[in-house]
Amino acid sequence: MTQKTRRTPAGKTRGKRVENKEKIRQAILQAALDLFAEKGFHHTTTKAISRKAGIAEGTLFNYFETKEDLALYFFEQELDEVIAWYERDARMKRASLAEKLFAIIQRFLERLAPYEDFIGAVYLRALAPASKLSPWNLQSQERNLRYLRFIRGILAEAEDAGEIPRVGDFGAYTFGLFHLAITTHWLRDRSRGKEQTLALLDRCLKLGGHFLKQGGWEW
Amino acid sequence: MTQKTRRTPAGKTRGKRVENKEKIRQAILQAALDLFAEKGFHHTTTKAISRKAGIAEGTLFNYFETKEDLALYFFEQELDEVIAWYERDARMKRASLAEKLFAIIQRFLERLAPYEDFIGAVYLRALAPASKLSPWNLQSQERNLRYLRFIRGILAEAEDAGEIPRVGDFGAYTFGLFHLAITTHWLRDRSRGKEQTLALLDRCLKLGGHFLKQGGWEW
DNA sequence: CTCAATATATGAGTTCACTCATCTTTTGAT
DNA sequence: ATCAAAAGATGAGTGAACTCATATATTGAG
Repeated sequence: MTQKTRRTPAGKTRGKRVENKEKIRQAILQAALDLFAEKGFHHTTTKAISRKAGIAEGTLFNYFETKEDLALYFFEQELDEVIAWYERDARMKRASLAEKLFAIIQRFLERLAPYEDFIGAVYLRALAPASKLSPWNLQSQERNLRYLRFIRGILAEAEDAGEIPRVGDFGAYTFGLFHLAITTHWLRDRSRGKEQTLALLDRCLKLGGHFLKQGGWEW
Repeated sequence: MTQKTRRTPAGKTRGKRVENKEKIRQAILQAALDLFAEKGFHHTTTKAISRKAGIAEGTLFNYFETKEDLALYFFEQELDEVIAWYERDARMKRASLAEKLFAIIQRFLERLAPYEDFIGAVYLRALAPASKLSPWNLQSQERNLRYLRFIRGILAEAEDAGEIPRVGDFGAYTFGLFHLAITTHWLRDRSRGKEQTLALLDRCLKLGGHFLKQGGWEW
């Protein structure tokens, strides 16, 4: 008799467990982000996150290994958002490479703005997860790879269009480091509207484009 | 009657206080660094540091606001060391700009190597201290300025010698970001002897030199 | 030298991230 | 429908960074 939990709508074999798990995961993430944005990373306790998410404090750690992990999943989401936004925007397809890259970094910075406080606490580590000891090494690798593939794709288009010489994976990686550097600058930037960072970004990308057009890559 | 504590050897007005304070500060720093190198940053407790330094745990926090602060003073020392090493080394005076810069970054990496574990925890933050909330903002500014002046000086020599065009403060700052990026790469580098990082460093500097010689800076 | 003012040291206490033994729910086989 | 086993939730407990009220040491004035 197959009249049991087996017959979930979508045909999934497992019922309540899987469904509930995802629901809780999202609830935690949402609660955490709300609180981070409201009170900042350091002033948000895991107890408060759990309470807001409607679970016990211990449960939180069944879903995320550390409080910082929560922040990393946040970046996971941001990356998805930026990629989706890029794919969606038709104008992007026609823009020059420098314009595309400028827009991507700018979009990241815009999205991060409300969380500036806690980004200092984790963002750089997220992009540069270090030692073997680090508990979130693997997750982070995965996101980094996704990011690099995304950039790689954009560069490849420009390569194919003859806009720039072949820069390959090295090009994507270098851009990643550049992105990191810009974010660093952005964090310290006290100018109105972070205009200084945007100016630097613009300047660097033009410089880079100028350089690549000279065929300076292989020397 | 001036037969009091007034007559310290060097003619300092304040006696025991100042002297003792510096002694304790150094003891703490030394104890902390020994333990960090031995057990890593995370596995070193402030209690252990205090014990090794021969003071109460509370006292430690009279000298350094946080455990991370300790790490920042560590970088303070490293910066001094690298600057002193550079000044001392006569060969450096005659080297090309690219060689000088390569040597400087390499020296930094060499010095940091024993502390790799805890660098992931604080180094990036140290170079990129962010929000107004950050307690060590000021200290860090100070160190950063010292670093930038050091680099600025080296670039100025090359400018004066006509080796490169005028790159000014912007050049020094850009190099700082580059240094950060390289350190990031270094932290993740799993190759033997971190040779990958050294190759990247070499490649980037040659690239940069090649670029500057083309007069590409102003476009 | 004495003493009040000031600077510093102390460690018990607090807070918070994270753990773990125990209890509860879900599952799928019968 | 029952039930044993697996998955998951729970919150009291633990350890470590950091605080703070109190005790101690140093100083300089009289």
